[in-house]
Amino acid sequence: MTDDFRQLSQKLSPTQPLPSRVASILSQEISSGRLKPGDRLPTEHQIAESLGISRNVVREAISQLRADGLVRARQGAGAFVMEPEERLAIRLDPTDLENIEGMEGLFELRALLEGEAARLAAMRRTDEDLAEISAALEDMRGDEKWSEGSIEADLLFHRTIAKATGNSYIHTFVCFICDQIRRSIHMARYANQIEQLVEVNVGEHVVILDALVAGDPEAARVAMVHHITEAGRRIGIIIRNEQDKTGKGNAES
Amino acid sequence: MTDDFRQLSQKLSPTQPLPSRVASILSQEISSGRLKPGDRLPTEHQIAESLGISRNVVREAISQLRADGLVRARQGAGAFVMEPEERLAIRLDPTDLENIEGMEGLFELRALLEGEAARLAAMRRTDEDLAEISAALEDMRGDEKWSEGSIEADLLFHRTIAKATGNSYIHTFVCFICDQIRRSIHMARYANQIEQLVEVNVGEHVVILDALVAGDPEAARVAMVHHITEAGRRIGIIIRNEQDKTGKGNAES
DNA sequence: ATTATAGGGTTGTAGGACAAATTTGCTTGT
DNA sequence: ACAAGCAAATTTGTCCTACAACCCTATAAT
Repeated sequence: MTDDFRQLSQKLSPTQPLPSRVASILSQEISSGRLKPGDRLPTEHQIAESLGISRNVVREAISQLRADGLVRARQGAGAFVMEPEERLAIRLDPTDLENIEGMEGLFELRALLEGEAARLAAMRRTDEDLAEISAALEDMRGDEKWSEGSIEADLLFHRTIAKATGNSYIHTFVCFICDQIRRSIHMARYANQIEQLVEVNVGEHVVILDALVAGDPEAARVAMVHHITEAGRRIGIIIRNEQDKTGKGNAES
Repeated sequence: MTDDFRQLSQKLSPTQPLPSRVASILSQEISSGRLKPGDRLPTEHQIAESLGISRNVVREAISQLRADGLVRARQGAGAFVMEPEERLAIRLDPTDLENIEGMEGLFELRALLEGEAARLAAMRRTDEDLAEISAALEDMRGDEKWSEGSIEADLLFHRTIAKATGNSYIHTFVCFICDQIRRSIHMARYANQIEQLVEVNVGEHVVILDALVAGDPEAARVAMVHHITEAGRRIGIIIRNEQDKTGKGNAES
């Protein structure tokens, strides 16, 4: 066990704070199955000694795992791995988004979710929602070129549609996914090809807004899926066979 | 500030560990807007003194916030609230799921996500996937009545379909939502009416499996949405106008 | 004016001490 | 011999002090 710990502790960049590294080590011990649900973790003293750190750091690490519902600590007894269905946080590994497959998967999920969100929004949007959405669209074309403010307005457009569904969970999830994608785009080298395609981008948003105004759920969904698919294609991401399912094409025959 | 802290600290059940309570306090300070992105948190010493606790507890609390990407601590400078798009964890408030509206919202999201997941799974499922899915279905009808094992098999059925999409993000999200719903059902008083409806439930699953075997995406999606809608209705949850969108009905006129 | 330097303040880590709770094993009474 | 209860050891929870590493600012030197 201590050997495993030492191996893992070197695979993490030393720039990260120590408690986070320890939390990653323990987290991997759990997700890899070396520590199964119900098992007891080594005592804080053992972990501290085995890693050559203070118990304080170990406690901060375990505190993170506890917050995620990964382990449950009982005073006097120890810390125990919880059942998978007890987890109460969802956390994405940033390294998964650095390769192209990860981004493709996230874009596909985004198309699904936001497409359905647009469909619901078309049915339930209030007038205030429409006002907010078109305001975001104005900010988008108002700001010049592809400035920072333009991107922010773009995101606001999508977030507001998700909010217009009236379902706070959909709103939360859409916000989360958008943020992940935005972060990846920012720090990756994606942000080079995208420059003067703003007109196309704005045009796709207009189609979505029109469908929302008209209250046409299916048109809104199709427009949103199309927009996200195209937006992904512009930065080199292809979403595999995301065929529209309006009844035109069948899977078999 | 200290007054706010003291108020909040009493609204949380004293049974929870102290660091988690402090984390909730700080988290609410942020989400409520009293602490805006870019703001610096009070120093650990100030927080500790203001709450009458040790700096150690404060550090564990901040450690949790840091893990969620809510704040970023810089040695020597302080802890700063991060921008919303930097958040790297999504966490649901368990109290939101105790009322009926929260469950309805979550069921709606579940229907959207799993419906689309079933559609993708119908196109991409391998033979192994089908084997796993039907195995779960066998376990479901094999176990008697509505036992614990039967519920577990039911969940496995849904998880495996999500996995068959080949998209790990969809799998992760579906697993997370299913776990939330399961937990709510377990600890709530929902688990009384559901008893001898197993046959109906199994029947709905069979329809889904058939569509997956046939490779019919739209049929799989409709079957999944129908199943989740009915499953919700059985425990008293109605998903508002989740009309099927196969082209039969339009929103306006 | 610009650069160096010194100082105070803040977070990061270490280590010790004790309280609270659980587990285990032993003792003791019947 | 058996059971109940008690005591000790173990483990987490909290507090405390101390120092290192680092940031920021103000002061001083060039």
